[in-house]
Parts: sequence; C-alpha cells; structure tokens
Amino acid sequence: MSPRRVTLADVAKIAGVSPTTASLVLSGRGRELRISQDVEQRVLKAATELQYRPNIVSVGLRTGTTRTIGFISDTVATSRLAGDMIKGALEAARERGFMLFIGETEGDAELERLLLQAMHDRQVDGIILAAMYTRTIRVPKGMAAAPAVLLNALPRQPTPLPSVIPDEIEAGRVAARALLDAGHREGIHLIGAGPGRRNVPAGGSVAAVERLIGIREVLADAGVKPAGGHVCPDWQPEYGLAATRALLRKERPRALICFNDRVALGAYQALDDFGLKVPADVSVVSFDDHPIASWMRPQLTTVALPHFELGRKAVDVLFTEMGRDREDDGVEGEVHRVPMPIRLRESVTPPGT
Amino acid sequence: MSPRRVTLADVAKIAGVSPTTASLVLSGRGRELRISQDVEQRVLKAATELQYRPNIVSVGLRTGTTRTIGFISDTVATSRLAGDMIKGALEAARERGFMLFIGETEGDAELERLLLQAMHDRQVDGIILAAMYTRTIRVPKGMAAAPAVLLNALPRQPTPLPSVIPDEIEAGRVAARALLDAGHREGIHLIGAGPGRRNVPAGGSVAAVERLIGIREVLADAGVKPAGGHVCPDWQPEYGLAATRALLRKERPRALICFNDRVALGAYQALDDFGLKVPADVSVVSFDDHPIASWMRPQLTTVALPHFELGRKAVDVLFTEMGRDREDDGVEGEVHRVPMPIRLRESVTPPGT
DNA sequence: TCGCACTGCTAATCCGATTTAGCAACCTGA
DNA sequence: TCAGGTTGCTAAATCGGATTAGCAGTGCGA
Repeated sequence: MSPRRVTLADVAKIAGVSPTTASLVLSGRGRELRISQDVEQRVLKAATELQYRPNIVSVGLRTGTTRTIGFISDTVATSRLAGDMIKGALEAARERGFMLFIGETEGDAELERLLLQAMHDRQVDGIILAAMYTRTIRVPKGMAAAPAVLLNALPRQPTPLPSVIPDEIEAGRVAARALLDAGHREGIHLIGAGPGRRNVPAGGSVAAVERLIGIREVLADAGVKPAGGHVCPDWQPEYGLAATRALLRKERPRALICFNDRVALGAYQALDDFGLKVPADVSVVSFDDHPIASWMRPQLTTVALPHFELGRKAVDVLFTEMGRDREDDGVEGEVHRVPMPIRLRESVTPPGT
Repeated sequence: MSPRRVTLADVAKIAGVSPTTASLVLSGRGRELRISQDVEQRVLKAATELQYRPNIVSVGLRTGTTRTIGFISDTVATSRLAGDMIKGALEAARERGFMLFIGETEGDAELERLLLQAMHDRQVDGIILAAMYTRTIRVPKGMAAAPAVLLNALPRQPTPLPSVIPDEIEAGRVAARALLDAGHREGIHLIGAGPGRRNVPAGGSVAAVERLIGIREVLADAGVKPAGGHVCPDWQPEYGLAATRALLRKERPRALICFNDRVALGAYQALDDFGLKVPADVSVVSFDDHPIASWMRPQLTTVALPHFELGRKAVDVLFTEMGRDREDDGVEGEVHRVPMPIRLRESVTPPGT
C-alpha cells in the first residue's frame, strides 16, 4: 500500500509549529497574521520536502468548496461533436484547478434528479446542464441549490439561469452569404428545412428555426428567393438522400444549403446518382463541421458548431455566476451566443465553372 | 439561497435521539446494535420527512471512501467511439452509486501527473486509465496510490494492474471468416496493414498487429493466401483512398479487408473512381463500426469495437480490484478481452454475384 | 441483597483541514 | 512600576458524519 498521505499535521510537526501556523502560512495569510519570516520559511520548506498537498475532501467539508463542477448532459459523451463540449469545459475547469463530474441523463427526468442529487451530495461548486443538440429544456427543480449554467440549451420557462448557445442565426446568415458571395442567385435549394419560416422538423430544434431565419434574412436582403425547400423529419443521411433525390427528379438546382453535414452526405450521394458534380454543377454549404465534412469528396464547406468554445464559455459563465452574490435574483438569465465560424473548403464555387 | 442542507443532527433532533443512534439506524446497523423498533421507526420517519441524504464529503473524510472513480484518458472525450467508453463506464458506475471524474491528458505526461494528483487529492476510490485507441502505455508513478485499471491499453512494463482491451485477434478471425463464408478465396487484399506479419503502421497500435494475426491465421487455416497487403501510415480516409487507387491501377481485387472504417471510406471512393461496385464487384469488410459505416452506401459490414462494453467492463474490473486485499501484489495484472461483434450489412456477397 | 449480564442508548473521539479567540512575552510611555 | 499595546504564535471549535467506548437501567440467580 502507498504510504499514508502527508497531512498538514505532518508538515507542522516537521516545521516545529502548530497546525494553525502551518495552515496560515500555506494559505498565504502568514504575512497578514504576523508570522515571522523564519517560521514561514520553515513551514514552506517542510511542505515542499514532504510534497504536501491539502486534502480537498477535508477542505470541502470545512469550507464548503470542493473545486469541482458537475456536468450533466442528456447524452453528450456519445456524440463526437458534443464530446468537444466536454473537452472545452474540462480545459477551462482545469485551468482553474477544478475537476468535472460527468453525468448522462439519457433524457430521463428521474435520472436527472438522481444525478443532481448525487452531485449535490458531493458538494459541487456549480453545475452545467448541457443538451446534445441546441434546444429548449425544462429546468429541473434541484438546480437552485448551486450556481448553474445551461449549455446548448434555452430554458423553457423563465429562470435566472444564464445560458450559452451557438449563434445559429448568424450561422444561417454566413451560410447564405457564402453562396451569394460566390455569385449564386438562382436555383438555391434548402435541404432539411424551409423554404417557409414554419417549415422546420418537429422536436423544438433551435438550430432549424434560427438557421432558417438567418438564411432567409440574407437572401431576402439580396433580393434572392430560394428556389425551394425540403423539410426532413430527421437530419440523417437517408433523409438528405431522399429529399435531394425527390428534388432532382423535378429540377436541376445550382446550389444546396443543407441543414447539417449528415444531410449533406445524403445529398452528395443523390447528386452522384444523377451524375451531378459538386461543386461544378451544384455548390453545397452545410452546418456543423462534423468530422465527415472533411472526409467527403469534395470536402464540404460548412458552418461549424463551436462545441469546444461552447464548453469553455459555459465554464467561464459558471465562474462569474459562482463569484456573484446569490440572492440578487429576479434577474432574467443572460443568454450568451458563441460565434459559429465557417470552414471554407471545396464544395462551393461560382455558378457555371 | 437554498435552505441549509439537512444533516444527521437535524434528523436526530426531530427523532429525539442522539446523532449516534440516528447514524446507527440509517447505516443499517441498528438491529445489530440493539436499537429498539420504536426508535428505529422514529429515526427512519424523520429521515424520510426531512429528505435526509448523507453528505458524501463528510463521509469521505471520515471513512476515506468517496464513491467516486477517476477516469483519465489521453483524449477519449473527443472521439465518438471512445465517448461510448465513458458512457459505459458512467452507466456501470452509476448502478453502484458512483460518480466519475473525467480528465484528459492530451498525451502530456506532466498533465497526466497533475490529473492523477488532483484526483487523489479528492480521494477517488479508484482510477481508470484509458487510451483512445488500443495501444501499450507507460504506466505513470502515481498509479500505485489507489486501485486502478488500464482501459483499451496494455502496460509497457509489467505491473500488477489489470487491463481491459477489445479482443482484436478474434476480430481479425471474424472478419476473415466473413469473407471465407461468403465463398471468397482469391483476390483478397488487405488495406491498412499486411500482408506480412510485420507490415503494420508505426506507433505501436495493438489493433494493427492483432487484427492481422487473426486474419492471417484464419486465411492460412483455410489454405487461402491474401493476394496483397497495403500498409497505410495512418488509418484515415485519404490513405485508404491512395492505397486502394494504387492497388486498382495494377489489378482487380475481389474482396478488401480494410483495417478500419475510415480506411474503408477511402477505399469506397477509390472503387467508385474505377467504376467498381460494392459488393457486386468487390466485397468489403472492415473494423470499428464507426457511425459512418452505416451511412456509407452500401452499408459497411464491419467488426465493431465494443466501446460501451469496454467502459462497463473496466468499471467491473475496477470494483473487484477495489474489493481485493491490496498487498497481495507480485501478481501480474490480468488482461480482460472483450469480444468484438461483427455487424453484417451490405458490403459482402459471394464472388461473382 | 449483591454481583453480573444484558438491553438500549449516548458521549467522546476522529478524519484533515480552516478559523476564531486568546495567550504569553516583550515593549512603551506615564 | 505598571497599565496597555503589540508581536508571534497556538488551543480549541467547527464542518458532518462514523465509530468506539461506556453508561444507566433492568432482570436474574445466588
């Protein structure tokens, strides 16, 4: 077995002082409480020699702060994209000496309650409640017990909780602009949602609604009318394939705005079936920057979901939340929007090249 | 602010007994220590009414057990596949009332040391050290301090630590058999590694070596000689594309064993370039069961990495490790191999159909 | 009637830190 | 010479439980 952990008492004994003094010195309050240089040095020396590190469990009991954050998601760990959210959160937390508890609810409210409890039982300093895809969620009761942030999610009812979400509206604008900038004005089809404001898949996906808003806004401002739109019940390759096939049986588009990369994958397959080349015959822009976007040929131009940055930002916001005086509630939770950068690759060219 | 947490003292007061008695009853030792039915009921009632739950931080300080496991990986959270490992571990841990600390080292040994420390400072009950892709790793010093398990990794030097890895040799056998069972005997090419035992990518990937062993064994037993093999420096689509193109410029294979799905994606693209159809002209088997395997057309038959099961198994093994009497070391760490199931899809048919 | 065992519960200690209150020893000025 | 202030450090309480030692009260046999 490993030798017993070094405790503050050990350091104090070696330094020949009381645990109190050792604690004072090590917490940097030695000067303030008039501990002599000599003693300070002895304590520091002893602590270094023994490689003393405070037991955080003990500190947690005494001070109530465990340097730990709870990260609860519906199913973040599963998706590669969302895994980056954890990664960003992990990194931001680590920079501050914090660790992350991870929990997955699988969409089960009871499980969510249990996880929240388990985390509170471990005295987490704050909680991040994350959704795998951007959507509105019902904020569970237990959230009030500690500082918290909603990640990739908006509260269904008004709460004082802040949220962090990708800026999907701007993403829609950026995607549409990419096509306009390349000179496209006609034969622009939407695959996954649209063309009307209301033509979105069921399920309350924020992405569908907001991307569509951005796209419509930019096209309208340029006096361009989308040639068509095709709602997909789910944004999976097979639906992208089916929708694009249906489209191609009727007409020849010049450009596609696919609502995500998996849909775009299906669209590529359909275009291939009809002997159409990307981007020579049809330009394609998409959203998410899923890993497959750079595996497809030609590589897909797509507006990236900044998962990593979302995770970081959530931790940042959580820390300001933790630093804030609670009680000053009544305030509506602020919404932080993280920019979505476009990845310019090979699937967009001017029409007729 | 939330009302102060309910403590054991609160329960004791309401029940009109001492905290000692309350503790005894709630830990189930009431009978054993002859607490009367009446008192037991009062305590239980009070605990239920107040919704008492013990503060795990406090318990951790007193008993040394925090019902917490540390999960450290090189970069697990990033990959969708590996994310399932966390998910499996999470689930198995939760079933036992344990939480997971997550940490990522990014391959940085210093960071790994820091994470190990941070976890020990929080008195984790055990540690899982995971690798994103199966390989041999150097076991860091700090591991001895608590029960630990290697996940998806083998120790470079002998250690008493158990490890959990996918059964890649059997996977190789299964893949080769899938082809043989379909009637293939000739024109079988390996993309990613082979044909010789030593023809593997640099980097110490266990998968390459073991898959190759299994494949060679089954083919040899059937008296079949692979028609060729093509090492890829990295198992990415572009290398699969390049290797398959090079092959196709020289000859027409009847079947490909791709060493993972990303390589297979590249191979599909090359076959398409040469006007060859999967599986009519060329059958393809692969490994990993990456999400793209079921997005590709035709859907890819592949031997799945059981990431979820690996995660679960790691926790199982860790728990037996935690239950074991330490000290009885000197024992070499056991290696647990988790079966890799084949996903039969559309990319394999008998030759000439 | 006394000693002893048993029943049923509680006081006290501990885990490893932080923090408050306070105690010697020395100094200073009247 | 002595009250009062400063300096430099420590004893003791605290956090919320688990655990050990022990204490009243009762019953029983001798």
